[in-house]
Amino acid sequence: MKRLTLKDIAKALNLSAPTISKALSDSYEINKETKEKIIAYAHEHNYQYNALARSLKTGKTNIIGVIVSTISNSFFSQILEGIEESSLFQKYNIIIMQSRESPAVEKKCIDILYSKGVDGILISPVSDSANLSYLQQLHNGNCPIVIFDRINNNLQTFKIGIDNKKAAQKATQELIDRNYSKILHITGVANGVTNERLLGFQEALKQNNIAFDDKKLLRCDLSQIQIVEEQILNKLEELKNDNKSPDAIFTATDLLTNRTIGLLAQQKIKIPSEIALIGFSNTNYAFSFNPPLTCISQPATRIGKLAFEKMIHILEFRLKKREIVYETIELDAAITIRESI
Amino acid sequence: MKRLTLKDIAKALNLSAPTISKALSDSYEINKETKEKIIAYAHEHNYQYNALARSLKTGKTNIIGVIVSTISNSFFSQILEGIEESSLFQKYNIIIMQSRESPAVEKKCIDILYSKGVDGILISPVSDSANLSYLQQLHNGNCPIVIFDRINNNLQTFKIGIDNKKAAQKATQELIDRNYSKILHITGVANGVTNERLLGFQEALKQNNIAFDDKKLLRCDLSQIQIVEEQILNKLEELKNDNKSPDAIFTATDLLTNRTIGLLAQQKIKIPSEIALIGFSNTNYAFSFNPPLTCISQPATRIGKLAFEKMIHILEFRLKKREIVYETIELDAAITIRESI
DNA sequence: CTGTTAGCGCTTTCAG
DNA sequence: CTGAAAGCGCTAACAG
Repeated sequence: MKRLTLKDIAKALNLSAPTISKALSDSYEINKETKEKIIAYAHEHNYQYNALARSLKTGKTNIIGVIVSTISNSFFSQILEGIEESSLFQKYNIIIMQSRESPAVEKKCIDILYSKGVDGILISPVSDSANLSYLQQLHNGNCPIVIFDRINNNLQTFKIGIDNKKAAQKATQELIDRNYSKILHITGVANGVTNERLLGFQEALKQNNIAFDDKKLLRCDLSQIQIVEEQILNKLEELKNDNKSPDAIFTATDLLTNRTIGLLAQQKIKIPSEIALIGFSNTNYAFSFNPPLTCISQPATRIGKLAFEKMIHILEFRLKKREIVYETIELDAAITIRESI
Repeated sequence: MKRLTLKDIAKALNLSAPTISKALSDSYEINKETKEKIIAYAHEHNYQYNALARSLKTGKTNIIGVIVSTISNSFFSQILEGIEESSLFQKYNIIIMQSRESPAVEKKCIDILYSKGVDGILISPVSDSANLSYLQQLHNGNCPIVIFDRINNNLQTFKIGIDNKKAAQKATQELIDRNYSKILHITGVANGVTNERLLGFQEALKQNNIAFDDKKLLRCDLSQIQIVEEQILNKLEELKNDNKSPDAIFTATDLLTNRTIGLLAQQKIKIPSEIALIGFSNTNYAFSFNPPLTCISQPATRIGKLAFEKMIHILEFRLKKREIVYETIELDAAITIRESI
């Protein structure tokens, strides 16, 4: 069972390859009957065009590359779901790659995607990425880039994410409104997104005349999941010994939120009576937590869809040589109030 | 910034395209100095080979297509993670597609992947897939197939999944050992995987001389998530009215398990004192549930890795024209005992 | 309406 | 050791 080509069909029907090609793309140039005959034959023999050859000729692959740090992170997998859905709709396909928070791996991903001839790349860049200027270069060339999630950089293109500072401020204010004031903020080591969230946290404190105490800030090394819990427990211990135990915790990422809730349960610390908890979380299961978790969730699927749409926008406008006005879109994250605060 | 080609490099260095090609693939045919000069030039100008052209010529894309029903399902996203990791290691890339439980969409995915010239396809087929014979045909031709997760079919190739019957039997036995006997089994509408689990459930009952009561079986339509909860609540209500309330629930899928635990909490039904719960679950957060969830989890990442390795095995053996002995690998699922039973 | 020609960028002979 | 020629399968341009 060798692969069927246009030439094969042409030979079988005593026609030429271009005629087959035109017929299958429903060109007006081809006689109706011939067309029908060709389509029938192609269908019957389950002809699948060779996308490689077509792309080589047309210079267009209809593939968009997507780079995230980790596929199995629920936030990203929801974004991917959104991208995939939009891409299907637009007759595009996506190649997904993982940068694993490493600039070197990220560079490799970009190169591979470029060599595959993707029409564009959607990327949530590694925090202190050395690749930003490279991305800008590609974007200015023939491979447009759209940034999502980690939009805190000065790339000149579309950027889709959420207003992290605002979201964090809202979460903190929610705690303060409920009379919590001794708030521990647990976050990751510096990167654009968590930095914004920290700023929002601090801003809310300031607005309410609560002094920021940097003992009440824990930065976990998220790349080492196995010791995150240790770090959290140590911090709680330390604060207790200093007589500075928090009455609430605000966690800045999915993983930290979900780990913390498990940890507090394990330590028999009652939520919210002993310590309240609010945090960023994009699992579908926050309502199944112990107790049901009050959390800030990002419109992940929508971020993915929007990012994809903006890519299509760029591709279309470049084709028509129309001017493109880039914008940074910061969506609002929603707070879902449940029982943990 | 046009894309750099071999011809461009050849012109710049006063050589021919084939020479550049050979030098970059480190051919012994090329003089050491020439080679170094070429590599230096390519590197400096950030040459990326055109994978399209190469693949068209060599008939190999080094891309493996992967089809799952839903990317954002944590079980699948973990499998994808495993596949992606292995593929990176083997210099392969993957194109991920979603079949969304629809045979028609699945067919489309297969066709697209085939037209992209993927070297093989890894697939968790839609349950009552009409595409199985098509897959077999591709496999027998030039596009090998490896099945994962839903291995309950008679395709002649490698199949990687878990022993679902055994896992379900183990879970049920665990309940029975703890003196639960009025067990409600919540599962999806018939498909290979959940059918196996149902058989395991029934087998365990039989082994312990507990009669199977089909009132204690609920089949939910998983495609309509919004009404799953309703169905579960109705069933509980119905059993209660019949004076047949269960003392334990065994849920057959991730989604059902996680929804059920949230639901019971919401109904203030205490776990495990009023109703115990055990179920299949592959979230990373089962320990954060209310209460920490006793569950059966599948070695998802490993399934992904194994599936990929078997694909590589097929590709290598076909190349060397060596005989391939197919096997079906059924891994064991692990029970993690926590506090919900 | 249909066919001929050419070329996308690469690699694989094979010749020199 | 290097280069010339050919061809992967497709489509765009043009000829008839």
